[in-house]
Amino acid sequence: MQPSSRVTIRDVAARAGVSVATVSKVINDRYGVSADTMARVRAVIAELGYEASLVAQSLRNHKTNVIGILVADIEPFSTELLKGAADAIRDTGYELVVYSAGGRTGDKLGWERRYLSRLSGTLVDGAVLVTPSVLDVRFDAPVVAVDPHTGPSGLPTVDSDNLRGARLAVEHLLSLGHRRIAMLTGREDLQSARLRERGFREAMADAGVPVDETLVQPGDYDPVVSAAAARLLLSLETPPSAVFAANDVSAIATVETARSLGLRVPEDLSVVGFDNIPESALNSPPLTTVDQPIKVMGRQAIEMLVQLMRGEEIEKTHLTLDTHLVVRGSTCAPR
Amino acid sequence: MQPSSRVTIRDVAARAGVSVATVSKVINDRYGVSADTMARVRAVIAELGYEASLVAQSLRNHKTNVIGILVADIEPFSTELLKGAADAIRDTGYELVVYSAGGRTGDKLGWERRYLSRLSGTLVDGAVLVTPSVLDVRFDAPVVAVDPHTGPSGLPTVDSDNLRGARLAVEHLLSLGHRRIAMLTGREDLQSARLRERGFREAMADAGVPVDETLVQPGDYDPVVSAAAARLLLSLETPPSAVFAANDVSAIATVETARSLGLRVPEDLSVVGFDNIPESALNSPPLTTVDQPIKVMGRQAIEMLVQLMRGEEIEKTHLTLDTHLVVRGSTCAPR
DNA sequence: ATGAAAGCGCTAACAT
DNA sequence: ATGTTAGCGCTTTCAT
Repeated sequence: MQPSSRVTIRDVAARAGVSVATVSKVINDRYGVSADTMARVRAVIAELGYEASLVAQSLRNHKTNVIGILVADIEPFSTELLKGAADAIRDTGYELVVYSAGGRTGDKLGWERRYLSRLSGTLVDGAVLVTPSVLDVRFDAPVVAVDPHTGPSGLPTVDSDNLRGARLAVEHLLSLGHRRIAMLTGREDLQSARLRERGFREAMADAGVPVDETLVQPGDYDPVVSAAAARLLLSLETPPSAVFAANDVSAIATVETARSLGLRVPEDLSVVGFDNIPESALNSPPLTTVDQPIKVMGRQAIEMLVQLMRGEEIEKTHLTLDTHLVVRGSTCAPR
Repeated sequence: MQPSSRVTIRDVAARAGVSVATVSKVINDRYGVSADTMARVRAVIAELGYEASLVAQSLRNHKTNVIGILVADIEPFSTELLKGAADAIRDTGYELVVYSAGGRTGDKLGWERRYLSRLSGTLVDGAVLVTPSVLDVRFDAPVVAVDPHTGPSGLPTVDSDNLRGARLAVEHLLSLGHRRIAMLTGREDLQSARLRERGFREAMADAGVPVDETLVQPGDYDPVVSAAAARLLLSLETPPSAVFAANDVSAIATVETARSLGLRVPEDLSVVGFDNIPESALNSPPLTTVDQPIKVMGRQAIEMLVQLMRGEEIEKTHLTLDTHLVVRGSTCAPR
């Protein structure tokens, strides 16, 4: 056998002196193969190290026994989610494949539509979409969204209480005495980002503190964009005394930027994040942030999806998990 | 169009009143299509939301532009590695898919051979194998191994200095005054596990401290196996005063077990781990551990793989990165 | 410029 | 019990 070329079912058939159909039957434990032939074919399979091509099988079968998770990028939030999803998938018998859009900004919008279409009907029997950027997905297999796009999508969804979380964060800042509070917003197309901004505005309004619009800057859930916005904010004539960042990645970027500008955190600038990714606790100073139970979200999304894939009815098609404030070292009263 | 069925190239062809061949040419920017037809076909593609099936394409093309990362399971080590790999992949133009064997113990051995065979020649153009359990992989595309199987495999490899790291860990324990030091070993089939155990033995020998073999127990890099082993160790008549766990997951399980037995860490039991996953620093007490640059390993593995895929020669086929001790709160002098 | 047809690796009717 | 054949969705000669 050529080491450089794939072993196909035909190689096995030829070597065993049978037809490909027979080999296929052996592989799939179908009836109609003599014990003798079966043994011979199995021996050849072992000898050649043959494995059926997943691609060919799924093209033919429209059924693969694998669940796909589509993430915009591999970063702390999505990897935490993956851990939870992996836990849930372990006992289901499904296999797991993760597709990453690779964070490429070019096709930031609609990446999951492209992916889904490309995999649809083949390769995965169902999918979890993490922070999808479109609402209408045509897909013939079950799909569950995590932290979905803004606007009403028919998709079953798992998210967390973003509005309340954001309020908690801002109220914390207000209660410390901050008044000049900036916000780094998130990915505009995501519901979570909208709600976090709304929570910010509501908390400010409730406290009777007007929002200075120059202090609301785009962070895009992205470290680079956030660092730029933070730099802008901190170079203002009257800079903010506190920043609420729409996620931890943005918050960490903000802390770094403040540092590079010679500011101390939290003495000169308080920073609150959102997500409670592991990196937030490891930051120095440890980040005050809003916890959302990311792993649980991953687990729930898979459980929902599996129910759907099994054709079961699901009671709740929209699960919203609780958020809560975790006070650590990146916030204190303004000087 | 039926919402429940995939849009294929034939649907597009029919709707546009052309042949599938023409549609294919449009998709792939081939010559021989009039501007007029091209426009019409494109319009239909947009209207129908058509995307070529990845599966059909790769079956046909034997070329997919995607890199596969095969991991035994989605857990802290592999997700850190993924973060590094994702960084490296971003500017290469390749897409990334991660396959997880799902930690199923049934096919623990040889899972990557199966996966690789199933994907081989199709679906991925190259792959990174993380902690593979077999050495001989027949694959017609480039493959790079991270933290490989024991024994000489021809595969290009990325790992870290496990021997030195283990020695550092044990020397730390010895220098604190510990003599009755236990070890929880790792996944027997992995080189890293062997080297970590060897480092343990060498450090003990150098210090003239004999190894009590009842104190060397299997941890398998697994929390459940490790917890059981720790329980056994700590129920001994003369239990160890310190444990060197072959990885952080084992170390954390050990700390939990000690706790549940009413022991304090580090006062009653010192514990050292290996890997320096984020979870180790978040543990209480924060874990003293050996750092290996996991993200860098992921990045390097991808860089190596991409060179291979481009047909470039690579200078070093075996990269070993440095390890070093990180002293935190889970170790102190014995009472 | 366009289309008919073969074939990638596999499975499921349908012969024999 | 075994083999022949069609076809999954796509690309690519090769005709026309």
